[in-house]
Amino acid sequence: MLDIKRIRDNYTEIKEKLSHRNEDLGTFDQFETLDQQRRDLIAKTEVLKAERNQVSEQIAQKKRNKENADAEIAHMRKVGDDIKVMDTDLRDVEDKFRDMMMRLPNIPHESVPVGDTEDDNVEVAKWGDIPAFDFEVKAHWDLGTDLNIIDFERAAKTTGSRFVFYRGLGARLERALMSFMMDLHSEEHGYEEMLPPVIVNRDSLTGTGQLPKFEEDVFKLADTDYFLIPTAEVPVTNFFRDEILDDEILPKGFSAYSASFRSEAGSAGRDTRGLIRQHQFNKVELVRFVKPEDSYDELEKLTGHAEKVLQLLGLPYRKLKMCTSDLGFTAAKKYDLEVWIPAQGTYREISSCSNFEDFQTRRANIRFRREAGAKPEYVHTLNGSGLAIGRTVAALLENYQQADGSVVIPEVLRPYMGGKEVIQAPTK
RNA sequence: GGAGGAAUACCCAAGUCUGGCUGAAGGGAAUGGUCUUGAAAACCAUCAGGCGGGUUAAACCGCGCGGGGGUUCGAAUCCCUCUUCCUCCUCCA
Repeated sequence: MLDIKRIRDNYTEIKEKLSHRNEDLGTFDQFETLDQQRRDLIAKTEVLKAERNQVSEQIAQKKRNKENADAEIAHMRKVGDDIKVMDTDLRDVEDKFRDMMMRLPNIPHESVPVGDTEDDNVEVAKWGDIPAFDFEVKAHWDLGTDLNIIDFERAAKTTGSRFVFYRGLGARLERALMSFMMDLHSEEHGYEEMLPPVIVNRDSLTGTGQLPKFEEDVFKLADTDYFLIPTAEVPVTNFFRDEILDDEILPKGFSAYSASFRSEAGSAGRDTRGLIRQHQFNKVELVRFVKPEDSYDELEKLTGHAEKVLQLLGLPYRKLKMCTSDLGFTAAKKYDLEVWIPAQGTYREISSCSNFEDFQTRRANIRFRREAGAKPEYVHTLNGSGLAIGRTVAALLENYQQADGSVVIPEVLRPYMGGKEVIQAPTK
């Protein structure tokens, strides 16, 4: 959520900034009207409430003295009714106002390039050499199927499309990647390891910004107010919801491994084959809680942590600074890391690293105090994938494939793979 | 799933039956001070924080006794509902 006072003071400027985003601004035009109505009603009801408090005190006094207070009581009955009516009006206005505010996207940071399409994203770095193959490369779904380590067909049978079984060394590879990434982040990058619930409530999804606007993107459990998490960002960021943190714990980083679930509404027909777009996938997510003045340095740091995973795995990638229209709803600034996918001859997103500034913490009410007695301030939050594991498997299989259809295991993963160096096609 | 019990400020805890100087007793912790060579102990003092309205800033006002509704002139106190925790039974990885 945005700072109401800031909008009040800079309405035109903020409206202009938001207009560069690829987002519907809803009823933002009504901001000034609703804001004014709201404040008027608050002022009016509070005058009456002050009177009620005062006169109730007098009534109490009279009652204690066994005096008659019928006149006051009659008068207060009227005041009470008026308050009730105004409170109802106020509630309506506040609901409207709040809903409007909750549907407004974050304001892009000044360093974010203005743009209308993904072509306006700026490549800021490129790492690794694109592998040259002297044979025809296979797509990861063919590699995985032929190696008997990935099974889409049976997953379609047991569940449906966009689900997958990993088996044998495929399952082992997924687990190895998870351990490798988690170890790297906790041992080298200073994150505290976390294993969160994969089901959250409505407040949590509202806190991180998925709700109220994007309810169709998440899976909801029937007859409950529970949702499957689309990313571990949701439970981990909400870990500190409604808390005032001690400034000594900042910056604080959590790395969380979890399954993520996405309905992929609106993506029908896209990436229908393979591991790129699944309803369920595993991901290591990095979440950081930092002081406002540090958050842009922290974004570089966080992105570096994700990049480190790709580098150690020897996967070629590029780093994009996302333009205003490609920021997503919640980010003020975002980098995407895209990994090379040989069979597609292109880079595909494997990590997204964002600075939300105080956008999420205003919603989730997460603050900190600089010192005892100081006014609480909103913390800044950041997060990034470090990395999406399914897409990492896809990239590994394709980039490390050999002419005979086998796949070499990157050295850093071998300790996690029982020393194995190659995934071979089954002999039988 | 069944039957009970509980939720009060940083912590513990009175008040709830019998609604009204309780904007919340009393402890503890914390902070400041006296004393002491220093510390401890003792003693004194301070100790809702927060949110919202308002203001140049204040003053001032409103809301807060788990959350949300309701009854009432008035609710920590009565009613409804939700959440969480505890005990017992049942079930279970």
